Amino acid sequence: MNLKQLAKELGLSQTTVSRALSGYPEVKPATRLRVAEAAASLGYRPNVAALGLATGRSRSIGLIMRGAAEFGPHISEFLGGVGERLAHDEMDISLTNVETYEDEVRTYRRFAQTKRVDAIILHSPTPADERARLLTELGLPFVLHGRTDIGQPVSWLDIDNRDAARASTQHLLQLGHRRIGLINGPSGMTFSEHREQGYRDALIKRGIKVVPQLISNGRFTDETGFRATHEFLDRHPRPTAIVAGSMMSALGIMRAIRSRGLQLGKDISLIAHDDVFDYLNADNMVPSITTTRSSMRAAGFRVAELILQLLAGARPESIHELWPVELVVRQSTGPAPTGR
Amino acid sequence: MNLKQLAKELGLSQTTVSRALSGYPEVKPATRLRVAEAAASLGYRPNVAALGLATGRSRSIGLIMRGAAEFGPHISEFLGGVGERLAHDEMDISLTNVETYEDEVRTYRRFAQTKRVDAIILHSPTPADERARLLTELGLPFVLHGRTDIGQPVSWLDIDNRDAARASTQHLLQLGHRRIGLINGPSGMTFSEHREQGYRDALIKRGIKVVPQLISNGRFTDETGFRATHEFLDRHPRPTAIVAGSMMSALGIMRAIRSRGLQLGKDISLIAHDDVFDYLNADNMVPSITTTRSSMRAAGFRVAELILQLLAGARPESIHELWPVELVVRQSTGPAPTGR
DNA sequence: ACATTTTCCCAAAGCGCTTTCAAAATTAGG
DNA sequence: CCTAATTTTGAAAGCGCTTTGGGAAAATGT
Repeated sequence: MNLKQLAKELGLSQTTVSRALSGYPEVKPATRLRVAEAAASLGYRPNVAALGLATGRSRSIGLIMRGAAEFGPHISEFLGGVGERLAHDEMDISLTNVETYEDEVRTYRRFAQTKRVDAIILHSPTPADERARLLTELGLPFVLHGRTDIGQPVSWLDIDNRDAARASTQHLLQLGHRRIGLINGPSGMTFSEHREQGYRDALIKRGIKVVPQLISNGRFTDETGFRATHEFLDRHPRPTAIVAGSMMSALGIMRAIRSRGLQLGKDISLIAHDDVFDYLNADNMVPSITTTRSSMRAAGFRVAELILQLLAGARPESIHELWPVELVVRQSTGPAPTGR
Repeated sequence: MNLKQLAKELGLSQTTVSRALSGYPEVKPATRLRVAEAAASLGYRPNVAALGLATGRSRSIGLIMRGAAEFGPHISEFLGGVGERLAHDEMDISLTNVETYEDEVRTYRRFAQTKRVDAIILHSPTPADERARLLTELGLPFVLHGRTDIGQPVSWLDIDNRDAARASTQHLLQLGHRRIGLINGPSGMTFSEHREQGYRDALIKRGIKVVPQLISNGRFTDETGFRATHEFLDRHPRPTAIVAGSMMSALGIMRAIRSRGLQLGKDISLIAHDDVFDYLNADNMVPSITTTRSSMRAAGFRVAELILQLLAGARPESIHELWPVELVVRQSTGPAPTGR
C-alpha cells in the first residue's frame, strides 16, 4: 500500500492525501478525517526511503561505539534513555561499531555523505576532541554527552564531575580522612580529568598534598577496582578512604577490601559514583555504598530531547546543560580510623 | 556531491558511473578506475535514501528493546557482536525502545510498512512467542536469538541452555551435592525453561526429588541473586550448592554467602553461567567462579552473519544453530560438606 | 572490404514521497 | 445574482539513485 494506491482508493490526489496525513492546514477537516481513517484501516505508512529522499531527513540519530570496551553497562543505560525519548517521535537510533578512531571518522563521513542520519550523539570525549570539529565541518548536527575544551560552538550536556569528586573528597575529609585514594576512569577522558580536578581541589583547599600514587586510572570494571585497591593497600601508610568513579569499580574495590580482611565503612571508607543501574543498587549492597548519583538514563533521555530541539532549529551554541550531582551518604563511609 | 554532478564531472552518464561503482561487468576497467578515483577524491557516496528507494533496501537491521530492563549488560555485549559484523558491510543497527508488547508489535508493523529495516533480530523469546509468526506474516526476514516452540520455519541461533544446566548440575552431583538450588532467569523465557529442564533432568536421572522451593526465577541482577540465596539459606536443611544463570546473579549470590559467614567453594558451591563480560571476569573473582561459558558477543556476531545470509537469499528454515556450552571448573565448586 | 558480434555507454523510466504553482470549488460581499 | 476573495484540491516537477532497452563503437570473422 503506497500513497498512489491510497489516493486512488479515496478518489483524491496524492497531494491531498499527503497533506491530510502530514497535518497541513489547507485541507478540509472532513477530508482529513476520511483520509486518516482510510490510512489507518489500510495500514498505510509512508515509505521511509521515499520520505527521506523528498525531505532530506532520515528520521534517525547516529551513535558510534568505538571498540568492544565501550559497549558496557554505562552506554547501554544511556542508550535506553535516548531510545525512550526518540520512540515518542518514531525516530530510531542508528548504532554503529568501529574499531579505531580512524574508522570512527570514516563512519561520520559516511553518515554525512550518504545522509544516513539527521544528527549524531557524540560521547566519551577527550579534552582536545577533534570529532566535534569534524562534525561541524561535515555539517552534521550533534550533541555531545560530556565536554571538550576546544573553543567551538558545541552543544553539550554533562554532569558536574568536578563537583561530584570534590564533594566526595570533602565529605571524606570532614570525616577525618587524610589519605584518600582516587580510582578514576580511563585517563585522557574529559570526565576523568574533571574528577581528578575535583579531587585535587578538595585536597589542596585543605592543605593536603596530592600523592600521585594514590591516583589510579582505568576502565570502569570490577577488575580495575580490585587491582587498584590492592595497590593502594600495599602502601604504608595505606589510604583510609577511596573515591571511585563507578559502581563497577566499586564491586572490585569491595572485593579487595574484604580479601584483606578489612571492614568497609570502618577500616576504610568508599564513595563511588553511581550512574544508576537498576541491576546494581548501592542501597542493597552490604554495607550500602555512599555515592554521588546521577542517572545515565535520564541523561540519555535529555540528550535525545536536545537533539530534537537542534533539528527543530535551536541554535547549537544555546545548548549547554551542566547537571549537578547529588551526594547520598550511606554506610560505606565512616570516620577515619584513629591511630594506626 | 551527487551522482549527477559526479557524472558530469567525468563526462559520463549517470548510468555508467553507477554501474562502475556498483561493480557491474559491462564497464571498461579503465573507466571503472577513473570513476572510482574521482568518487574517492570528490568524496562521493550514494545517498542512502535514494538508494533505498531505488533498490528497496535500507541497509539496516532492526532490533527492539522492550522495557528498561532489557538494556542490560547481556544485550549490550550481544549488540557489540552484531555491530562488529554489520560494520563490515556498512550496514547499521536500527535500535528502538518500546514499553509494552503492544508497542513492540506496533513497531514491527511500522518497520514493515515504512520499510525502515531489511531484517529484524528477534531476541528474548518465550516458548509460545507470537512475534515470530507476526514477522513472517509481515514479510520481515528475521533471525531469532533463542528458540520458541511454535511450529514454524524460524531461523534461529541459540546456546544449549538445557545442556549447560544439566552439565552444571551433574558436576555438582558428582561432587556429592544433593540439595542444589537453581537461581534462574525470568520465568516464561525460553532460556529459563531450558535451564530448568536441564537442572531437572540431571536431578531426576540421579533419582533426586526436585524441590520447587529451591528454584528461583528473576532477572539477572545482583539483587535477585542476593535475595534468592538468602531465601535458600534460610531453609533447613539448606542447599549446599547453587546453579546460577548469570554472572550478575552470581555477584549477589556471593554477597549473600559471605554475609552468612559461609565460605564459597567449601560450605557452599556455585556454578554460574558466564556470558563473557570483559569487565566481570570469573577468573578474577575470589574465589574464582566455576562457570558454563558462552560468549554473548560471538553469538551477536554470528546472528548478524546469519541475517546477511538470509538477505542474500538463504532459506530461513535452513538456519538453525545450537551452540554447545563449555563447563569451566574453578574454585567456587568443591566437594559437598560432609555431615551437617 | 563488409557483415556480425561483442563491448561499452546512454537516455529515460521508475522507486514513493513532498511541494510548488495553478486551477477548481466554495464562500463572502455588494 | 454576479464578482471577488478564500478554501480546497490537483498536475507535475523534483529528491538521487538503479535499471531497462537500446544504440554507437570497437572487435571479430570471412
